[in-house]
Amino acid sequence: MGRMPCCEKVGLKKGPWTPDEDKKLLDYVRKHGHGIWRSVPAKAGLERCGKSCRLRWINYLKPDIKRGNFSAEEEHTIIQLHALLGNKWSIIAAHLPQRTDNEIKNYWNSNIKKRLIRMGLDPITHKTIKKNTFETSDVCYDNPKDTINVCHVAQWESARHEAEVRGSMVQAGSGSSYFSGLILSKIPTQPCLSSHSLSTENSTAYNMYALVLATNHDFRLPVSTSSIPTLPAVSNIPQITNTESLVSYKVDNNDMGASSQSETEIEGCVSNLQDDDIMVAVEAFRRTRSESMKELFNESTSM
DNA sequence: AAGGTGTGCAACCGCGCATTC
DNA sequence: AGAATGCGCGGTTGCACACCT
Repeated sequence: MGRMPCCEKVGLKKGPWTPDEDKKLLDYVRKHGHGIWRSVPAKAGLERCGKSCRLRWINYLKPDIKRGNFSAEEEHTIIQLHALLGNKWSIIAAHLPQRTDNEIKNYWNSNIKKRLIRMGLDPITHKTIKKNTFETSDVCYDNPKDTINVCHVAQWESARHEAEVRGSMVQAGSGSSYFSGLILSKIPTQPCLSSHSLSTENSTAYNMYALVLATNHDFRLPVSTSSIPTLPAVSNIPQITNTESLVSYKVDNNDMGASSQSETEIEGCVSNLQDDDIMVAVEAFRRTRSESMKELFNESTSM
């Protein structure tokens, strides 16, 4: 049995919306809210599909939508997030206040994508394109240095998946994505080789744990302070030490933001982190989370 | 001036997921 | 449990306009 159509399409208008239609939809939603979109057209006196009404509202009529040219900062954010998440336009849009996924997608396809190609970068992988073959140049095992790079690319992919999951969580959550945006905005578009010592990595990983906890909007999800390794504070990077109190504060107050003092502390810490620090931290976070999952899995199978 | 081509973007379509019954 | 339903997402289409020949 096939899927039922979203609405009775016979006699319904398609194509560009007229100012009159916009007014009808706007007036109706302002007065009654959209409710079930399927029923909106009849109630608002529109000969449109409910889906079409929803799209029109989300992309154009919603009062808090910013239209017009993208700023350099917005463009930079889009490129960074696309490198991390791929074509997850809705998640990217969640990090750009007042911009819609459709608008970002269009801007990417008509503008940024072409510019990346002109610059010799693959718009999908964000890697350089081989001049003669147009193949991406990420696999070359002859040189040990290249092997390290390949390994780093794989780590980057893992980190990207982690970010994607986090992005979904942010989207599913009900609150602000401010801190997540702050972290994501610090993650470079390309993996880079790091010369950090293990001690620095440990410390930065700890910071990342704290930041992830601080940005985790739903503490029922499997990220807990118990999974934070005990690590020595041996870095010039300041360490967030009051994660527990931060978490309890947020839970107790059922609030998306921590105390203003904690906010300042986190924001300052994130701002001070360098790209290499973030890379190392994301990888350390991924590795330890993976180990935690293995432990959990072993526990559950041995029961 | 007219036809062809390229570009930007609003809107549509189909699918997957979540929820409801 | 599974069918029906609604919503949201990403890919694609098609139109209007600008630019080129």
